[in-house]
Amino acid sequence: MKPPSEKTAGRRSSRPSFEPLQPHEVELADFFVRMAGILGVPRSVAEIYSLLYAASAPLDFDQIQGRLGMSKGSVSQGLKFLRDHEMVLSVKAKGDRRERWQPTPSLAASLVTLLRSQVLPALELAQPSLQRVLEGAQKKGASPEVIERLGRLNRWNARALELFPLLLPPPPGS
Amino acid sequence: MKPPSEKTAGRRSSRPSFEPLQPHEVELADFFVRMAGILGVPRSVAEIYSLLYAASAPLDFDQIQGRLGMSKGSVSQGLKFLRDHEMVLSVKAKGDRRERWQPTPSLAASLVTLLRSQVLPALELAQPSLQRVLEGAQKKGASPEVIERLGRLNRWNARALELFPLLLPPPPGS
DNA sequence: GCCATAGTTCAAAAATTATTGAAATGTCTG
DNA sequence: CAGACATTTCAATAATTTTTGAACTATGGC
Repeated sequence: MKPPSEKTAGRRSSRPSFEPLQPHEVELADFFVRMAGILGVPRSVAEIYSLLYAASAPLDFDQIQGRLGMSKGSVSQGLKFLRDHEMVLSVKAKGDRRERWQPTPSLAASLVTLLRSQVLPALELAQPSLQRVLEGAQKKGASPEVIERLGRLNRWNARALELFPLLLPPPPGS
Repeated sequence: MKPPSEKTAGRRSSRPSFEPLQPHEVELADFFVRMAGILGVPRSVAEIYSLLYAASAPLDFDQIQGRLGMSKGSVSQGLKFLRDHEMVLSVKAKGDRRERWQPTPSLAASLVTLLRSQVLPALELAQPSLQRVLEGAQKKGASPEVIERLGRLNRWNARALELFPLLLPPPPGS
């Protein structure tokens, strides 16, 4: 598999080197990085996803690391993030030790998973808290306007919490 | 400039001190800070909005600074952000020099403005870029699968760009 | 079991983003 | 229009987030 003499062409510190990114791959990465930014997803994660998205075949760990020129740690954490959000999946050819990664078929579904994981916990956490805030304000004798605002906020949150799962249903495997 | 003796009960460096936050105000701030975090809005901005949201009457600059214990710079920038996104508006009592701030009536509308400002520019920027990426991939003879993926991404972006203004129409004053 | 390979962990370093505050810039008011 | 007051600006600092890499763990093949 590997040339016995020179390992994987590995330079000094374990960072395999591969063909640098093509211009169109760079431009796609820019796109994904910007979009990811809006959702607070780190650059390295977006770059990995982008690379897989534009790849004609699944890529393994070393190929990802090599072509993006990033550290093992980042690749590992990035793939973990993408796995956790069901944005990539691995195929393993039989008799092959390493995993090879490709994007999940539906980007739409991936985004849903991502949004769910960010928004749902926040909504759930908020519910009892907002309740208490409203009570606190009432007890303190806040103005009717404030009471009205806080009540509206409560109802909104409740409705969002109830609607969200309908709009973005959880994937079967969770 | 600085109080030789003592002005608004100001401590050392020009920071007026006011009544500290009530428990329910703190809890509401936590909520807004968390939600803002999802959209990448800084804590200080969320705190200001939260304070105004729970306030029975509009607050002026010094009250905001004092009750939140933050710097003048942060209050100024925070209010600018909120103003720019039409999340607060100022009322000025006649014969009064300072502005007094309150949240815009509709939180929903505020969120729309915020989302627009984040997402629309990204979508617009992406359009020509994605076009080029697709062409680049075609020229490079990428696999049919990749071409299909990139084509889908293009159509998505175009559709989003076209739908977004319908879903979240720009406010009259812009 | 043992070695080699594949991937993970996590503390430290680097990069990014937010906040501060002192100086600058208005702008009302007398 | 002068001077006080309200707000903005922005370079410096602080806080936070991301990335790195070396040590560690896990797994498969012999």
